Amino acid sequence: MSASWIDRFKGLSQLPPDIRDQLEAGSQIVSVPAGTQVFAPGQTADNLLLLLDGTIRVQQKSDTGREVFLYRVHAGESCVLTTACMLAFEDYSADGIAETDVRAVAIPRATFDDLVAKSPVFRTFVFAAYSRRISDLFALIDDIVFRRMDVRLASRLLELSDARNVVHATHAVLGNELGTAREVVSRTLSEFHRRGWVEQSRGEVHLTDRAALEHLVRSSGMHL
Amino acid sequence: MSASWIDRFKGLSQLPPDIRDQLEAGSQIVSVPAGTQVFAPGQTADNLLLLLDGTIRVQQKSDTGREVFLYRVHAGESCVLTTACMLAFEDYSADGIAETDVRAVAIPRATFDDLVAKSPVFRTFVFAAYSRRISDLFALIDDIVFRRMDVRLASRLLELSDARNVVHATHAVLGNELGTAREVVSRTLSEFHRRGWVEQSRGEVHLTDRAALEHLVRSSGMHL
DNA sequence: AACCTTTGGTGACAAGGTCACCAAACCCGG
DNA sequence: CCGGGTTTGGTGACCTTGTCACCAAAGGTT
Repeated sequence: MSASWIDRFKGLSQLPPDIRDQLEAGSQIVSVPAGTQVFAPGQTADNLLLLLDGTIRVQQKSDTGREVFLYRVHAGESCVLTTACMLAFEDYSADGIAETDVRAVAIPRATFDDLVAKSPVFRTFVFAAYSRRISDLFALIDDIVFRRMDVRLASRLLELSDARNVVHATHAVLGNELGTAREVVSRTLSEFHRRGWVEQSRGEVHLTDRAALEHLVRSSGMHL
Repeated sequence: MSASWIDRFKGLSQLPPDIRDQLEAGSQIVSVPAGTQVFAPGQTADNLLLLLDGTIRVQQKSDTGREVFLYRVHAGESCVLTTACMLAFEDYSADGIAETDVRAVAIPRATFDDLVAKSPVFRTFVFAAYSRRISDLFALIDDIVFRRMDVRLASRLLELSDARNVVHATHAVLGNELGTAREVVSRTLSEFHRRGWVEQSRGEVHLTDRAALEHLVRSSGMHL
């Protein structure tokens, strides 16, 4: 534990010593179990979270009751979009749920505001994080509007697969991630199976031909 | 011209005198004709624009060559999302085009950065603007994923109609705004016409029954 | 008037979302 | 190990939307 958590965040490692101290003193490491709602609409965000371990899933509840997956925050990233609402005292319209057990640094509003004022490096860190998230949102919109479901599913499967090329997710979960219906996922996966690209079993998908999936993704405009 | 432009922006009117002076001195009023590309991907944003008159349309060019409409910046609002890239020195992936002749205040990066550091009021202004834009993006995603085209079209027609209940836009333009095909707009408008809600003529749509359109929008989840 | 461009209309089809319903796999208490 | 409930996945019918190919009408230009 000799190395500070600060060095886990690329943009922060250049902070001058006094700011580092203030950041460490003015923040606190928190742990939350999987499934916890980290922030929710109608609830003012009081902390900026910097993820040390685990992932947080950010989604929006639709007026119609359903949910859209927006993005996922990984270790080393931050829930920076909530800060807009921290400082503007507005409600955040999306909710965040810990997908796994999560360890994170919580920076309270006062500390955050103070650091943004004092430190150009911190400011750049914050705005860079914004920039990345917003680009992600743009890419998401692009995806939804223009890319075919099979391509998006293939892409997501590749992204979610573990070292053994297995994706642990039900069809319903995958549908939810892509903002589509479970039936569509089932049908598309059947098609992938027919082509010999995947094997299926309850609650998981085994990718038997990553190359083919990658080719499908690549063959129609690229996105990670 | 006795009143400063600053008072046209709600969040800025409370700025303390010294900051006001700095803001006025460190920025500049610019005019650009309709059709100008105000910012583009691959081009670093050097100024934050605060719109005094006119509108700017922000869209993203897809990998596949097509365009998605993202949002529109009106007088009294700012192109704040570009600032993320200003400070982070990253490229912005969307492009902005002046839809009308535009007058705007251009705040250069240095001034912007300085003001964010010095003034809590300015900081709040910036983050509030962020918050609003991001909420809009979330709402857009929600719309695209869950709402029917007829509802979205009705909603957009109401939004774009002038004092005489006329929308000046071709089907192609409307399709582009909604991220759908011209044909779909044509078909849907025919249906609206059949129901007696609109009259059509080349390049414009006359809303003859706003109430009916509003009812359609209201009847399936609301969004302005 | 002859021609071109822009705009809008249409039919056929493919992709995707919705609904209703069923079947297989799994889970758990007894 | 059995039996019932729950979760997960599969399927067909149907509707909406996106795509393609093409045409027709309106406007503008020379």
